[in-house]
Amino acid sequence: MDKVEELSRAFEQLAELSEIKGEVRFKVNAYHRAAEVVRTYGEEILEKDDVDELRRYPGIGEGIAKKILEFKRTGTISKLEQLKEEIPVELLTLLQVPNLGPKRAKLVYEELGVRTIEELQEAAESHRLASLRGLGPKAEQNILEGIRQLQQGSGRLLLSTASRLAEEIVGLMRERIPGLVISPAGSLRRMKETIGDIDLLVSSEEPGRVMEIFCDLPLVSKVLLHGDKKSSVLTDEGLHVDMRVVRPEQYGAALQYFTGSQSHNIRVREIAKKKGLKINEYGVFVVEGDRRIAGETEEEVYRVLGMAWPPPELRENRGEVEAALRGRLPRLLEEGQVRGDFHVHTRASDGINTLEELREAAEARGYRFLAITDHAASLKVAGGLDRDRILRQVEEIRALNARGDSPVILLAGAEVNVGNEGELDYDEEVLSQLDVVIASVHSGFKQSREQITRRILTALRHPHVKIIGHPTGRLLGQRPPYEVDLRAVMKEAAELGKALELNAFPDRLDLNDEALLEARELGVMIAIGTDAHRAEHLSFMRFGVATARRGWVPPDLVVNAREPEEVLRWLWDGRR
DNA sequence: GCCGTTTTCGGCCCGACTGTTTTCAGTCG
Repeated sequence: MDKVEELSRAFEQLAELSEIKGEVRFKVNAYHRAAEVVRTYGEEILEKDDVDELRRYPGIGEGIAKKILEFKRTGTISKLEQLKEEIPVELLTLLQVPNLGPKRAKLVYEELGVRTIEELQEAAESHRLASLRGLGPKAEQNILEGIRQLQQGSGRLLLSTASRLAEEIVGLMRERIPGLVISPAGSLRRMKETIGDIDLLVSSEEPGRVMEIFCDLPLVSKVLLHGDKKSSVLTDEGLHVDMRVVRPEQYGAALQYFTGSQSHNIRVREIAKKKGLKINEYGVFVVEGDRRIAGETEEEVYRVLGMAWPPPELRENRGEVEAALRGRLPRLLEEGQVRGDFHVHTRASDGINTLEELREAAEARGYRFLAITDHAASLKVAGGLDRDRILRQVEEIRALNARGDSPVILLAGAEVNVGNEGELDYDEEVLSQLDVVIASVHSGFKQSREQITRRILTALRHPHVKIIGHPTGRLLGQRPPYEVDLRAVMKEAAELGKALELNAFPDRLDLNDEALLEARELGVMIAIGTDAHRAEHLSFMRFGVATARRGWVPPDLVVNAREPEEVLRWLWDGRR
């Protein structure tokens, strides 16, 4: 775990332990906020050396600034260590159980000595929970249900999976209620890389009927809540889906509220409050007299607060609130600006389509270029191309382009492996014929931070390499990122005018949004590649674009938004 | 613990749903 992650987790633990201890809510919130600020501005914050500089960040005051400096100095925070002595840290795992929060965690620990989820389950099964003050048989059952959900709950869904499921439910609802106004909200609308539960918002005059239909859908296996305004179900695959229904004139306010993020909403409501307004999911109201002044559209809700409309992908309380207030929201990449894809495999290595099939698919998407980047020879598992085969492929590509019958220019390329010393697996003669060389780490994931960073820097400095592929190597839910000093890689890339990949394959999304925020700050160019292994995968571009937007990346840093001539100039610059 | 063209003290987002309540606490998002 890197330092940023560690510090952010430390504040998270500080918040949770304080909450169990019974500290005032506001202090707990302040720690949560600090954890979030650290996650957002991590590296930058860790470079700061004095309290006053740190206090410029929103939500960091004297107390938290001193704790950050203490962490830098000693690797820990004494206040946290102290709390850990008072409250067993295992109790934090209890908070993961749905329907059991800090109050009940404290109660079961103090009254029954319960510290672990196993002990909690035993206590519930032997009906010792129901005897506690404020708990009864239902609460006991709900906690057991929570434990069950936690154990079988596959955790978070990939964005792509959640999108597909949401579309399926929307389809089923519209079959039953033609013309139904229904939209994804929550983290799905914000396009987070993983989704905890699917949130859907409906506009209707007949909430009762909508909820009946929703709770009766064939894929629903258990109804967790069933109200007129809010219902919550588990699907047969154990996925959690929430639905809210509001009246049409409330739709904008509800969409704003239900899209979140929670901390974005808190900030927005604070602003409303200072203006003598109140925001809830039904509208914006003047507190005096309870007069409603907005709510039909989201734009209207933000406008009456003096804010520009922040795109959902930005709503994470990472500075977008301030930017929207000043009317200085960043220009963001849009899918329509994308002229091509930098990372595609054919059947020559481990993909399934031919050059022509892929070119057709690119044409259908309105692209102007498509980089063909099969694996190089040393990646045997992926059927990597040896010297002869890659040279033949280059010829084929040149011949296809020469036919001049497509608006899409194919770029001859390869995804080459970065060896243990940063060496590449094609020789100069091959590399010098390729338009695009992506260098990726596919081995030695367990090496030290120093070694991996050195390998990547060496590859990055190679004259023929213009892009570092999936720079952290993580696979969501399967493999953590390897240890690499990303900031050093970013600085070097910015210096050399080279790009880091934003790999848009749904399991990767690498660089992620947080790294992209940093890359943008440093002015690093970004090349989005879908890592497509079949033609349909080209549509993963939407997840890449969404992730770039979440990282505030402006279109002029994204190489995909350039015309092919300009892309080629960049690719060949400094190589001959 | 943070924060301030209303305040350096006294505020701090807002509501739905559930269960155990005799008027509301806990959890969730």
